[in-house]
Amino acid sequence: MANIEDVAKLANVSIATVSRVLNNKGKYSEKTKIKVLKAIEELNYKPSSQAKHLAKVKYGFKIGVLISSRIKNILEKKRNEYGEMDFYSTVLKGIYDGANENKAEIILMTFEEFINKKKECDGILVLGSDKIPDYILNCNIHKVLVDNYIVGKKINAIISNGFDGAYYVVDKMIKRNYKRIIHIHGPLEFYGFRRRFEGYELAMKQNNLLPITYEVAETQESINYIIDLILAKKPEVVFTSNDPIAIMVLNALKSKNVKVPENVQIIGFDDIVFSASTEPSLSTVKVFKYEMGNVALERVIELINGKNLHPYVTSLFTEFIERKSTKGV
Amino acid sequence: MANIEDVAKLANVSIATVSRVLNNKGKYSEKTKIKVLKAIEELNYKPSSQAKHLAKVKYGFKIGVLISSRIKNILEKKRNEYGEMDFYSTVLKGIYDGANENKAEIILMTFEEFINKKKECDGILVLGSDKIPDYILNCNIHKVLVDNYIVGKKINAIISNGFDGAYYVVDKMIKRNYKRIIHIHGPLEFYGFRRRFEGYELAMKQNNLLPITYEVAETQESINYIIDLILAKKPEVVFTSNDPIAIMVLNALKSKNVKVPENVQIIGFDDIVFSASTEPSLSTVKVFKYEMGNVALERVIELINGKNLHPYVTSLFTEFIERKSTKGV
DNA sequence: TTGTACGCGTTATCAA
DNA sequence: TTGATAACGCGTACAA
Repeated sequence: MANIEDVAKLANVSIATVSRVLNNKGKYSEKTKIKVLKAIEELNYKPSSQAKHLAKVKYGFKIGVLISSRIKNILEKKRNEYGEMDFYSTVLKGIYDGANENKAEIILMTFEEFINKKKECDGILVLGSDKIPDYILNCNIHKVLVDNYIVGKKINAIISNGFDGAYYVVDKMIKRNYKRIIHIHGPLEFYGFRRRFEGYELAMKQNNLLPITYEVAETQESINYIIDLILAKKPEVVFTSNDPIAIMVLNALKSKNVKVPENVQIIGFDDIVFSASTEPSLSTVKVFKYEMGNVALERVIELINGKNLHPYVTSLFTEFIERKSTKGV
Repeated sequence: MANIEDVAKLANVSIATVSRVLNNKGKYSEKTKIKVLKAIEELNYKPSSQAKHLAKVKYGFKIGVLISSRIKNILEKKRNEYGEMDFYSTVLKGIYDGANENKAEIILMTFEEFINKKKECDGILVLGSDKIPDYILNCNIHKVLVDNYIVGKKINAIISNGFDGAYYVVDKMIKRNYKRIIHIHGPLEFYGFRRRFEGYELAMKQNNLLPITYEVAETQESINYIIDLILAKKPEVVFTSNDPIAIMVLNALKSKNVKVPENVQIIGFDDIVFSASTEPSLSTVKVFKYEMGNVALERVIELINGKNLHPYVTSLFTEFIERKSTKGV
C-alpha cells in the first residue's frame, strides 16, 4: 500500500501539501491539486484510518452524550427501583474510559440542551431508549444510539443481543433436561423484549417443546395477578424478560410458599445490581453495560475519522450468570 | 491518560522495559516487573490500541480467509446460478482492500487446508453460511464469521440486517398505500430468511395488515406450484426472501401473462448481479457485500490488536434499490 | 503557496 | 537484563 510519502514523491510536492489537498484544508494552487490527485489515483492511495486517528488524537475530540430528562433524574439519584441508575452509570463509565483513551472530551447534556451545544460536538452518543426528538435523529452529526435501536432508520446503534442470550440460557436449561420452561415478558412492542421472546421461542421450538408465555406490566400487582395461572402449569423454570420482573416473580412465589430453586427455578435478564442480593440470589443473563458504552465511544470516534462509515447495529453477546435461583448442573 | 513514557518514568526504567513486561516478551527481572506493574496500576495505564496497531503494522498481519469446498468451486466459476460467485467475490474484494490498507496478508484456504496452516494465522475470517467444522469453531484464534451467525455460540460475526431491510421496504410499500403485500420465503430455519420474514411480519402488523406468507424451496418448480395460490390472493406486491426467488416468481408470472409491475409488483432481496438485467429489472434490497468484507477485516485486526475484545454481531443496514418491477412513487 | 519537522504510542533491533 | 532509537502513516504548527 502506498503511503502519503509515495504520493508526495510522485507528485513532486511535500506530504503536507498532499494532506492539504486530501482534507481540503489550507491553501494550495489548482495546479498542485491536479498533480496530487493524479498521483493518488495512480498509486491507488488510501490514507490509513489508524494513522489518521493517531495524528488527530493529539488535538482531541468532543463527544456529546445525550440523555433524556428522565435519565438525567435517574442519574441524579432521584429514583433507582429498576437498577436503571446502575445501568446508565455503568454505561457512562464505559464511555468515559473510552474517551480517556482517545483524548476525547465528554459533554453530558439533555436532549434540550443539545439544541444550543450542537456546534461544539464532533459526534454524539444518544443514551437509552426514551423517545428521541426528530431534531436529534435528523441532525447531520455522526451519531450512535446506545441501548436503543430504531427499526427502519439506519442509524448506528449499540445494543445487547437479547435474542442470543435468551436462546442460550433456555437451550442450556433444556439440556439439563427441564421441559416446562415458561417465559414471562414485558410488552413485545419494545424491541428488546421481543428479541428475548424470540430467542426463548426458538430454543423451545428447536427442541420440540411448546413455548408458554405470559405478558405482564412491570408491576408487582401485574405479576401477583397471574402467578396462580403460572403455577398451574407446574413450571420447572421461569425465564423472565428482565431482572425486575424476575424479582417480582420471586416475591410472588415466596408469598405462596413456593421454594426457589427447589420447586421452581427463576432466571432473569440484565444482571442489575440488586440481583446478587435477593434471597435466593438471582441467576440471570448479564448485559455488558460497560462494554456497551466503551464500544459506542469507539464507534463514534471511528465515524469521526471516516472509518467504516456504512451504518450498522452492534449487538453485544451476553453471559449466563448462575446464582442460587437455579439448581446448577 | 498516562502514556508509556509516564509509566517508564515512574518505574524508573525505559519504555522498552515497560513494553517487555506488558507483553511478556524478552528478558526482565522479577524486581523490574513488580516496579513496572506497580506504576501501571498507579497511573491506570492502558496502551492505546491505535498506537499499538501503528507499531505493529510495520511487521504485517496474516489473516486466513476460510471457505468451504463448495464456495471454492463457486469462486472458480464452476457455477453461478444464484449470483453466489458475485456475492463472494465482492465480499472478498472488501476483505482484500481492507487487508491492503492494514498491511495484512490474506491467505485464502478451504476448511480442510486450515488444519495445516493454522499456525501461520494471526486471525481468521470464515466466509459463508455453509456448516463450519468444530475444529474451526473451537480453535483459539481470533475469528470473525462473515455472512454467517451461529446462535448461542458467541462468535464475532458480520451479517446484513435483513430484519431492518425487510421492515423498511414493506413499510415503504404500505405508505404508498398498497395493502395486499405477500411474502414468499425460503426455509425459516435459516437465520437470514427468518429475520427477513420477521421484518416483513412486523411492518404488516404495525400497520394493521394481515401477513400472508408462503414457504418455498429455491427451485422454479416449487414456485410454479404455488403461483396460482398466490395470484388468488390478488397481491399488489410480492416481496421475496431473496433475488433468485424473486426472479423465479417473475418467470412464473410471465408464463401466466401477468404484467409486472402493472398487475403485480415484485421486490427481491440481496441485489445480485442478475437483478439489474431481468425484464423488467428487479427492485430489490441491496446487501452491502463489499462493506461486509471490509468491516470483517477491520474487526479481526481490532481483535488481534486487543481492542473491543467482547464479542458481538455486526448487522449492516441495507438499501432499497428501486428498478422497474415496482411502480415507483 | 509550499515544505520541514514534530508528535501520537508501541515495538524490534542493536548496543551496552 | 536493560536502554536508546528508529520506524509505522498521518496531520498540522511553524518556518520559508
